Amino acid sequence: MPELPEVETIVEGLRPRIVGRRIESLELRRARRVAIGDLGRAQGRRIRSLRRYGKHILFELDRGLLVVHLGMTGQLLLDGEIGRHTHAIFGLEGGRTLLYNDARQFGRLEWTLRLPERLQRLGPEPLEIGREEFVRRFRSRRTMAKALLLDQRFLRGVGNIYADEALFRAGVHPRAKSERLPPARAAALHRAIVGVLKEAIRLGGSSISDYVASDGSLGSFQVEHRVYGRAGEPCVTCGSRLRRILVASRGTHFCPRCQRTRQVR
DNA sequence: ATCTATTCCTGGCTGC
DNA sequence: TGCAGCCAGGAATAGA
Repeated sequence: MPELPEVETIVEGLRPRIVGRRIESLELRRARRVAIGDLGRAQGRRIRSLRRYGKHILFELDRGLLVVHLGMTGQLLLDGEIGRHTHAIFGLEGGRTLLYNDARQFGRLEWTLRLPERLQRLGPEPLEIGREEFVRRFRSRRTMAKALLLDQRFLRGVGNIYADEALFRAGVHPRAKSERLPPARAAALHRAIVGVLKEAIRLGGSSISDYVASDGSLGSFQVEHRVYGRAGEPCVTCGSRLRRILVASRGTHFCPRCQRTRQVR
């Protein structure tokens, strides 16, 4: 599941290879669910720049914007092989091909004139927000810590893996009430988020499920996961049996001993 | 404002 | 080996 580090890896890999080129052709196959609106208007446009916006990828064109969200299993592959889950084929100037693959079709491709309203409403970038502002915003909400980290209007880019990993590293219980978390602990959470995201970016993201970079290569941060996907295994810090619970209807992995900051209502 | 359940979809897993 | 049944999960949405 591509989150901020995976999307960052894709964008950085793609940028030097596609910026400046024109989208000469666009072929959609079984893309009914994945393609939103008039995606065909991206055809003929030149890619001016490429950037990440939370978990979204923004292709800034000479007219309009191509917005890509990879959902759970979306892939953007440069010069990859067309397969049964290929939904869009962008033929680029110079002969390169950019494919959009998506097995579960939770991803979306959209052409818009400007940044959609719903994207403008998303929260700040986790790597840009300052610690004090993070603490203030976190403690001004009244919800569970995990739910807040997953809320893209609070922060854009953190998903299930990095939320669990950051909460573990900060010693915060996923069900801790945001408004009751002591400021020092909220600051530790901010530090943990920044640390875990940066480390994951350095390792090219986490390759579980279908994630690959734009050249098909795998990330390696999955070997650094301390709680995500490790329910039943011993905690790397204290040896306790890691647990998996549901928080905000999301599978949530944590150490019941190391993450005890849960606040009583 | 916050919370839960539901929907989309298919590969991968379990159990027989 | 095959097959039915179940499940995860990002984000939008409905309803409480």
